[in-house]
Amino acid sequence: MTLLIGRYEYALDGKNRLGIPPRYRESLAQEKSKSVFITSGMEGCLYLFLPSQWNRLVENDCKAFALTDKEAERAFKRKFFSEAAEAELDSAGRILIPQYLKAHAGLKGQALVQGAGTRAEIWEPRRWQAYQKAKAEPAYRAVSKSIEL
Amino acid sequence: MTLLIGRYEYALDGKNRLGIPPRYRESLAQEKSKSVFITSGMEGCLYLFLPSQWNRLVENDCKAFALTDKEAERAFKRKFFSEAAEAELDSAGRILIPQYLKAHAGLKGQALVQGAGTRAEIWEPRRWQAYQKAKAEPAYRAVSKSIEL
DNA sequence: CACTTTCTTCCCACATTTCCCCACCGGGCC
DNA sequence: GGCCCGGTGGGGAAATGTGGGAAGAAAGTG
Repeated sequence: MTLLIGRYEYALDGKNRLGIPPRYRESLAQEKSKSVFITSGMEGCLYLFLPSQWNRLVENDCKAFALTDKEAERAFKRKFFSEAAEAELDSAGRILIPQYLKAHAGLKGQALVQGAGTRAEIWEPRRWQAYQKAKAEPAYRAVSKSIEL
Repeated sequence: MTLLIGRYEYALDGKNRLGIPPRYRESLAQEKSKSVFITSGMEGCLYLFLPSQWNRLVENDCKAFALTDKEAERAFKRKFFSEAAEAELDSAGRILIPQYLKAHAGLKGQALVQGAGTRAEIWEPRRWQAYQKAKAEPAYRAVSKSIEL
C-alpha cells in the first residue's frame, strides 16, 4: 500500500492538461494501470486516487460514506460519484481536467499536486496557501502538542 | 532500534545536495534501505527519519492521530504528507533537499545535521545557534532540576 | 446529404532539468 | 610515502515539463 507524499507544482496548459509527478506514475505502473480517478474534494481542492485506493474506497463505500441521515448520504454520493472521472495519462504523463472540476478547484495557470497519504490532492496555489495558514498550520500545531513530533 | 546522535556540518551545494553522516548510513544499511524521509519540523528545522522510524510514525498517524474532528484530521494530514519526501542517497551518500523544505529551514550554503534520538534534524547553523541560546539551553537547565543528570 | 467548423486526441519537438557517474582534494592511518 | 575513506564539485546522458500541430471525430449548417 503506497503512500502518496511530496509537493509538486505544474502548469495547467491551455488544453487543461496537468502533469502527474513521476513518483506517482511509478506507483501507477506498479498497479499495471494507466489511469487515475479524480473528483471534487473537500475545502475546494480535487482528490486524485490511484486505482487501488479508489477501489478500496468504493468497496468500503457503504461504510465510509454511511450517514445516519440517509437523505444526506444520497446527496453526498450523488455529488461524489457524478463528479468523479477516470483520467488516462497521455504519453507525457498528463491527465485532462474536466471543466467542472477545474471550476470547483478554481484552477488557472498553475496547480499544486501534493500527497495526502491515501490519495493526492490538486490545489490552486493561492487557495492552498490560505488554507494552510488558516487550517493546516493550527491543526498541525495542535496535534504536535500531544504527540512528540 | 538505533538512536541517532552526534552533530555534523556539511555543505549544501548548488544542486541542493546534502551529505548524510556515514554513521547514519550504517543504520540505513542495516535496514537494507537506501532512502530516508524528510519533512518540515517544528521551530524551523527539518526532520529526517530512517524508514523504520517513518513507518512507525505513519502507523501512529493513521491510528493515534485519528481525530474525532475529521476536518482537523484532514488539515493535519494534508500538511504532514504534502511536506514529506522520500530522499534516496546517491553514490556519495547525499540526498536532495526539495525547494520547499530548503525554504522552510532557511538553508543556504551550510547545514547542520544532528541526531535527535528517534530522528535527525537539519538546521541552518545561525538559526540553530539562536534557538540553542534562546530555548535549548534554558530548557536543558530547567530539566536538570528535576532529573539527576 | 454534403460540407464546414469546432473540438478532441494523439503524436512529436524542444528546452530545461534531473540524475548518475566520475574526478579531485584533503586528511587520517598503516 | 602510499593508501583509503570521506566531502565536494562538475559534466554528460537521459528523463521530464511544456507547447503545438496534424489527424480524426463530433457537431452545426445550408
